[in-house]
Amino acid sequence: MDVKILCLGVLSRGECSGYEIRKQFEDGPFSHFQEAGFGSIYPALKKLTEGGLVTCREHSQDSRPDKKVYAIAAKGRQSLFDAVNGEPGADKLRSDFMFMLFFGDLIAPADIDHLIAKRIAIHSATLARLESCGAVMPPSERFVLKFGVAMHRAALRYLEDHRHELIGALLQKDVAE
Amino acid sequence: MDVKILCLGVLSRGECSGYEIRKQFEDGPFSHFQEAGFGSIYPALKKLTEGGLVTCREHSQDSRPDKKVYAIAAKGRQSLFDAVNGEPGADKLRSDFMFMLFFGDLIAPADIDHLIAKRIAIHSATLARLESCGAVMPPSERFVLKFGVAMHRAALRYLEDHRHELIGALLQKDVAE
DNA sequence: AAAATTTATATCAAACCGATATATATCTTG
DNA sequence: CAAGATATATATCGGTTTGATATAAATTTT
Repeated sequence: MDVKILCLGVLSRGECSGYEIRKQFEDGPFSHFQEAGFGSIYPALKKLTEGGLVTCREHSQDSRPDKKVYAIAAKGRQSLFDAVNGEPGADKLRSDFMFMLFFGDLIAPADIDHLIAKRIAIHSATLARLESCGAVMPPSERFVLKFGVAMHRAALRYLEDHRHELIGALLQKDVAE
Repeated sequence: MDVKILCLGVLSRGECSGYEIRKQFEDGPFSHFQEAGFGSIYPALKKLTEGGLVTCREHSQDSRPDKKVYAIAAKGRQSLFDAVNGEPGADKLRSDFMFMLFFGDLIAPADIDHLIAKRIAIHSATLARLESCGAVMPPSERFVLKFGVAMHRAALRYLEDHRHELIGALLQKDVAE
């Protein structure tokens, strides 16, 4: 599931520019389970255009770089279909937060507490954003959205429930030394 | 938090070879929140050795490639300390599974059901593995481990609770058309 | 009026991923 | 017991991705 397929997915829901595609990975409906930046989106769109999977119209705007609007083509629809009907690769998670906490013995307890507080704020904000999507949507999309909500809620609950337990244990250890 | 830092983290807990480092990302205590393969570990160890952050002893084994055992050096310990006391980057998640489900309209309901069933099996297996770590460990490590357990349990529960709801909605839609 | 943010595309070095190559030991199964 | 599969062990390489940087103007905020 490379960035080319991700772009086809976005474009299957309506034509847009590279900039707008990136926004959908930052804020939009894909933001909680996929990532993609300019550095991978623009090359992907170039290759998709060359391969005839998408078409590109240039809206020449006066006094601004031309806006290139991409639309999915039949060949692109087929590629997307094949991809979503294939075998999914394993989820890939890389969490700096968990890595840092794992080595919590190297961090001052007050800093750990601060780290967790910030992480709680991040999950709360994401949760608020996901829950504010009141729009009517197909069952599949709603399922994925609510999956995201459930995961962020679980993270939030765990952090809130175990935060003081961890800090307490770390402080006690410091006293013992 | 690049692969060099990840390797330092593993080596801070005891010296080992590149192969053994990779195993720790596959099965071991890092597997549920970080990834790294040979293609990034070996170059990282090379750079770490060149920079004096780790040292390397070659155990020449007869009739097998020499086993290179790496150990963290003082300079490496300092780098790890700096990294875990810095600002954490945002979690990076890429989920083929959720991407495919998002486009569930392109998949036969029976296949979606199968997809979810397999995903439930994966979460169950991961959960069993994480929960079987009965060893005594520092509070920080236990916190991270239990965080992983909580997340996989939440995923499992969501999938089990909403699976039939989704399939039902998709089948009803097919009938309507 | 100045500063910051948003719209918009593009490139580039460095890092990373996945596949492949090589070689032997050990474990499993017919 | 022999064949096949899996585990041990390192390494490379092409292609992809990341993160930073460059450019430029309109719009919004201070």
